[in-house]
Amino acid sequence: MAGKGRVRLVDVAEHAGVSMKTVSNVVNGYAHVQPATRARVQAAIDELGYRPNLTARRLATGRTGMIALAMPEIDHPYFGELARHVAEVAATQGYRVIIEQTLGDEAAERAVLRDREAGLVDGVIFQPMRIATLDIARLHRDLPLVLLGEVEAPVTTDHVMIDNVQAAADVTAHLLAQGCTRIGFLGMVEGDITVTNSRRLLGYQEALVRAGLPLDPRRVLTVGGFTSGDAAAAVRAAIAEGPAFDALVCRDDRFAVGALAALREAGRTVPDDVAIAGWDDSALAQWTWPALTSVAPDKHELARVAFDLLVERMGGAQGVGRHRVVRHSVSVRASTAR
Amino acid sequence: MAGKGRVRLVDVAEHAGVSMKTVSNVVNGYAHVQPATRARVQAAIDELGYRPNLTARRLATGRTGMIALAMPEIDHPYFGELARHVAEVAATQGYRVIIEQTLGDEAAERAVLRDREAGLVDGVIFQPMRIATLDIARLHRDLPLVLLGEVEAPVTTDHVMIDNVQAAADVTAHLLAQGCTRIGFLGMVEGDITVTNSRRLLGYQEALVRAGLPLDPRRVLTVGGFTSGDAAAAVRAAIAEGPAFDALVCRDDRFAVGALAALREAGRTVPDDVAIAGWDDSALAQWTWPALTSVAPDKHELARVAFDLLVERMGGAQGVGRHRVVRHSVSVRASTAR
DNA sequence: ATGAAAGCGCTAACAA
DNA sequence: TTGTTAGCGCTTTCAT
Repeated sequence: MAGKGRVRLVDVAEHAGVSMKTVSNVVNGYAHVQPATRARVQAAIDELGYRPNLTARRLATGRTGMIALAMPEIDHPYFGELARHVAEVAATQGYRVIIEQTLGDEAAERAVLRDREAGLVDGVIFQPMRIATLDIARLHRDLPLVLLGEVEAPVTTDHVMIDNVQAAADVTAHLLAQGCTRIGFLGMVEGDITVTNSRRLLGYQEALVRAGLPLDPRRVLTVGGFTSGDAAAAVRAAIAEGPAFDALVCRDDRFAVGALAALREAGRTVPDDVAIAGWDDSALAQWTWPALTSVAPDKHELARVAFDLLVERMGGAQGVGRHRVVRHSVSVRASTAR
Repeated sequence: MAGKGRVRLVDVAEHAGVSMKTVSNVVNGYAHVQPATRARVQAAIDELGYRPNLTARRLATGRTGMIALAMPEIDHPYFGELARHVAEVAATQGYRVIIEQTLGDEAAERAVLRDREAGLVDGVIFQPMRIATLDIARLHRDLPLVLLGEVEAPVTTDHVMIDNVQAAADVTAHLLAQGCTRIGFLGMVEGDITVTNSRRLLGYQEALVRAGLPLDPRRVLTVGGFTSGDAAAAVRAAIAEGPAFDALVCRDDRFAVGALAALREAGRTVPDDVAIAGWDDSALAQWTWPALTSVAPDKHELARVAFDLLVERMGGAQGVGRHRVVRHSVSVRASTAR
């Protein structure tokens, strides 16, 4: 029962008959240590089972070697995959990732930017949902920060996104190419203050206009929440009372999955009666029935670029905010194949 | 450009004209402080924008207020949901959770138990996949640890699980009640050394025997990996060459989803030709077509019990390992409704 | 109720 | 190449 962290650097030093500095040199792989000394120290380390106390090291160096990844939900397919990529990218440079779940709670989002990260992490990658960008500028002080997702970022803050307008236009154009003419948008979310939705809606509208098609506002469905069930309810309501549509551009794959279920219930066939396109290209997209066409952000690239920007900030870079756009594609599957 | 953590306790003390101790008392909500003093200190804190340095606090107190949750994959639906529950439960007691992804890598799993956690977290909740239980006993030293999942835990280590034998028997019995008689098991995974699979297989077999049905080893499918695609391939192969089956008990929902796709491809109807039951009752289960019957571990309870055990260990409890079994149920949906 | 000072375990100048 | 020592910012006895 040695007790966690019981063996200290000084214990090893005594045991090996050298100074703390020498032990520290060995532990940190400093080159200029006599082989004999190194061996003796290493033996003492092994014998005593020494592990450096990371907290103490942090206090001394001012570095934690950790970054925080803050996002709305850890169990959302997209965010889960993104987290995996960020963790992998960060690991290549020796960083660990703390995942912080905000659950779309504004207080939690503020906390991300304030005291909670004080000295805990060296930087933060943050996908906000509720917090306004001006608040971000005001709150984030000097904590290195990179924003994810399409926010109206203040100029002092880096951020990484895909071109949501273009991507929405791309997927809508794909639907048009399949012969769809009454394309709906699912959907605007009540209470969602991010510009993500409006950007996607804009791209969808641009593609329609470009094709010479009318914009029917009744084909833009409003959804009461962020779950598949909320989306299904919206589609059910639209079927009951709304105008006919022969395709739906969905805000994300979870909405698309809800749409598939609602259409099936109503006896509509996908893609023949209604083509369905999702967004995120999450792992589940290829296993729905029919398999889901989906906008595919390059998640790995998103993670890599965000981390690289953050590393620069953590290294002290002080310039204005950089805005990086990462490429996307449309993964075409059966749900839109006519 | 105040610099992160630039304002220190001593700065606040000076500004307010009191000692560090008094500021510390205010920051930590110590009761015996004169209201006037408290107000003055609080004003200084607000004015200077002071945030306590958590690393320094940790070094002084020896507590980090964080626990690690180590599991194979963060983007697996089950683990994502579990992580969410653990984070929620931990937050109620002021703990934060670091999520550690092992990707089923043995070295990563060893690291979880060793130096990586030195001083980083107060305890670890760990779902191992590759590491043998004896190694766990040898490596974990004095780090408070709770194991998740059905491992042959050494007596010194706490662990929490559901009764996999019983759950497999339950879902198999449900299938029998639906009139299925040629029930298969999908599947044994090559290279999986955990006992999870064998426990589930055992429950499946027990239920068949209890019903007086023969055990046909050819109905136990072997899968080459952990993805839906691997499962789909196994089902395809079984359809091509294996014996007929009218139901499949699947190792998890991802396997079940792969089975649905493979059966559809082959022109088999679910549930009429083949009933499908998954495992984990993840969010996607209700959105597949047909909706998936699935074994439902009580994930919240799993998280709660694991965290409670861990809290006791972090408080210094030294007894032998406790083994806790959490309740499960079977969420019945269309994929088994005949 | 508040202050003074000794650590917590490590790193990093600065010396030797 | 190795040793000495002064911090890192906080908590926490022990005084007052």
